[in-house]
Amino acid sequence: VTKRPSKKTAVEPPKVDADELAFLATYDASVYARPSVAIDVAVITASDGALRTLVVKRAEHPSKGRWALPGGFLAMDESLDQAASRVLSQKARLENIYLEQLYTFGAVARDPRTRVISVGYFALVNAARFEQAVQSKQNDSLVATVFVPWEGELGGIVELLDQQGKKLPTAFDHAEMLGLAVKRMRGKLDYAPIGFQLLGDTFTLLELQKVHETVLGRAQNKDSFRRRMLNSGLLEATGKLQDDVEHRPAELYRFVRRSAV
Amino acid sequence: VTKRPSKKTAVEPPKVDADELAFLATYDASVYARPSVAIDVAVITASDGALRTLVVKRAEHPSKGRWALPGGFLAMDESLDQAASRVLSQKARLENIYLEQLYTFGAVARDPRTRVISVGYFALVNAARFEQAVQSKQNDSLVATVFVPWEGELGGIVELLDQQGKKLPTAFDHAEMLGLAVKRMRGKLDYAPIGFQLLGDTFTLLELQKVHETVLGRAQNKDSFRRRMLNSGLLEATGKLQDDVEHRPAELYRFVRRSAV
DNA sequence: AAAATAGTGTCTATTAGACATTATTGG
DNA sequence: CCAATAATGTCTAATAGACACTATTTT
Repeated sequence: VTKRPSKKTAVEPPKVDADELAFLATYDASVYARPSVAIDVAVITASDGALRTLVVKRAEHPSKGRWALPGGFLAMDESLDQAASRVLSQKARLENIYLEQLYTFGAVARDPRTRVISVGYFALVNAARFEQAVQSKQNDSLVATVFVPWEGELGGIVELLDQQGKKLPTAFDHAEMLGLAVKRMRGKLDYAPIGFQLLGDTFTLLELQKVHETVLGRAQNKDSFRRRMLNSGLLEATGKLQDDVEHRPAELYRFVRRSAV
Repeated sequence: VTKRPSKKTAVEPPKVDADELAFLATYDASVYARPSVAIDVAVITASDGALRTLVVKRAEHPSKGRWALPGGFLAMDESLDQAASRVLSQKARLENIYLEQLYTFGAVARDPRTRVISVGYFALVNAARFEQAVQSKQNDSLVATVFVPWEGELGGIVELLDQQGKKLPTAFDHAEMLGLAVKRMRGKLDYAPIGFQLLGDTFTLLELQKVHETVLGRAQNKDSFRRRMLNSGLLEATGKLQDDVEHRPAELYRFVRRSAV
């Protein structure tokens, strides 16, 4: 490998000064004009073989009438994580559920009113708690089905469907945000304990498999799925069995935090 | 994390109104008090078996005298990605290199002057271009070796060392930011074509292996590494050989974008 | 008994790691 | 020839997928 850096170029311009000036110019500008910082949270659950999320109908422009993720503006006395928790609590009536920062969206014209940077989060909750929280939802919000039109971790936008399977128009870049959340979930599912976040305290191996299949968007081999999960060290048998099924009841398992990787 | 807005009484208040009020309060606050949005870029290269990065000595408080990642404030007319490119260009004299958004840091007191949200990026560049860019660096900046005190994808902060191996004090949360960059790189290395970003246009399989070992922090099996890389479809043999080595020259390969996953 | 799912055992294909062997260059 | 690394071939261990079979519950 030949690497011969041509050390002595002819004339070096005074780079330090140029840099300083550029920096100061930018710094001053930022002092007088700061963007708004918003937080948007994709609350995701899995039920009946589909991912679902809570969306709110926008009452005002921009994106008036379109469906947006629950969100809000960052207050000066709260961290980003705290703001996401607050949004989750205020807009979705959910507390203490899995919450992870996703990506920060900052296209110049993503909100035509003013410059808005949005820090996207996603939250995972099991179907029962999601249903319960959504019971008291306002009539401007809706549970939408997340349709993922791409396979694997290809990525891209998703579509939101109402209960009749009709496509819902999405606000801002929130279809992209949700797509990124799905992509992230698919990527982490095999090595991080996030599938459990979509289930209750105890669950059967088949229920866990269904959740994985819903997130991944494809069927899983039953035998090797069982083996992988049981060998992962993340599951603990409770010794209890299902009691409300009309066939042989399966054993219930519990998620246990593993000590180390 | 429990933040009940305790608006009115213990009896369930009208939820819509409470929500609206809370939202409007937050919105109004944000109109009058907005955080500054900064961009910090970890420029990373691999050479001599170690990861290296460019850091700048802070001339002013806060973190005066400590070493910070190149950064700047977001301007109103540029996207986050554009701002990161600009910082890369202005502070590191690098253009058109791999750049990826990492994470957004928003602890309330991370900058004692004022509320600052920082969107962290990392950039990857091969050793030759890094060296060349760093030739013209200002005397308040430095190439530091990144020491990763944890294994695998455990994560955590890293340490920055000068050429004598002495630990450098780091500014703000930048040691955490760099740690996250390393963790991200380790996680993506096996399935995303990012190792190539640390190499020149052509490279031998051994050079590629060294880069992977440097990023991962552990040795790779030579045989299976070759097989994996050659089967990945990401490499194309150039037919050319090394010409400045004192042993059998290895074939040079080139990175090719794969059509689909 | 029939239906339905739970759970186990085994075979095979694939892949990674280990190791040996041959090939090719410069000194 | 020797030293050094490139490149290939083969054996083994681990793992995922496929399939068959047995087990247990309700109707």
